[in-house]
Amino acid sequence: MTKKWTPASAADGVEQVLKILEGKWKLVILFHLFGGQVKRFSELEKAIPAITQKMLIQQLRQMEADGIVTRTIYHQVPPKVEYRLTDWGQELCPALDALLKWAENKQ
Amino acid sequence: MTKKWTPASAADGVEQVLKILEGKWKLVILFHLFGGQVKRFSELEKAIPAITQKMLIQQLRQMEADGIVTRTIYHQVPPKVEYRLTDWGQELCPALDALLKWAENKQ
DNA sequence: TCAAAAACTTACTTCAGAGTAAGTACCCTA
DNA sequence: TAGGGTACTTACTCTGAAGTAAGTTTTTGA
Repeated sequence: MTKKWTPASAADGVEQVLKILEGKWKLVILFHLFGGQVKRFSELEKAIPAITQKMLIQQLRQMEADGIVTRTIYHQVPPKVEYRLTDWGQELCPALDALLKWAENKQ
Repeated sequence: MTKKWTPASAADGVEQVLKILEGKWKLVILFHLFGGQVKRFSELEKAIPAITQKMLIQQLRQMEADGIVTRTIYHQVPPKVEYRLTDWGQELCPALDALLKWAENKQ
């Protein structure tokens, strides 16, 4: 059974999703982790040269709180922390693809 | 043929789409126009009580510039202006649906 | 002649998200 | 005992999107 949407409630639902994607750097991070990739903090830093440490952490923490990213800490010296997508996070891929396809279709 | 995406270029592509959706009121407006609906400025005002005239115009103008909304002026007094989605704008519906479905799937 | 209706404009203020730059904790090794 | 590597924190400033509130244009009808 499909939900009944009003313009307001549908807009609200999509807005919740956009909030998850909306940080300045979340999409780049996301696309670096798609396909089951696992990356250290420092690897993401190198992969996204323009990002600052503050921003990288901030975005990762929000993505973790939103349930699309997982954080794994290894208690070593120097420390090691790995980031990967949750299953749910991975499933964003086809949805974002739909947006890309739409954009390509501009008449 | 499918494009070759790097993390950066794919993120960039999606970002372009998000910019089209990202204004504070664009999604609500969009969902009020989906399905071929045609609305006057004043009808949108009434349908979205919290919006101000300034914001409504601003968002509509941006959506027009982005090519998802069409503006039709009737030279009457008092004036009449109608807004509707372009074909391309209509096609956003399934893509946004994919996002809604994804959101419902949260484990 | 003056109000009324619709669709805007304009000037000003507010605030959250982003950037800058520096500092912290931990332990190992030379 | 000093420096190096990794993963963060913190304090501050800056900017642009959004909100507020009032004004503008046009012609018709009382």
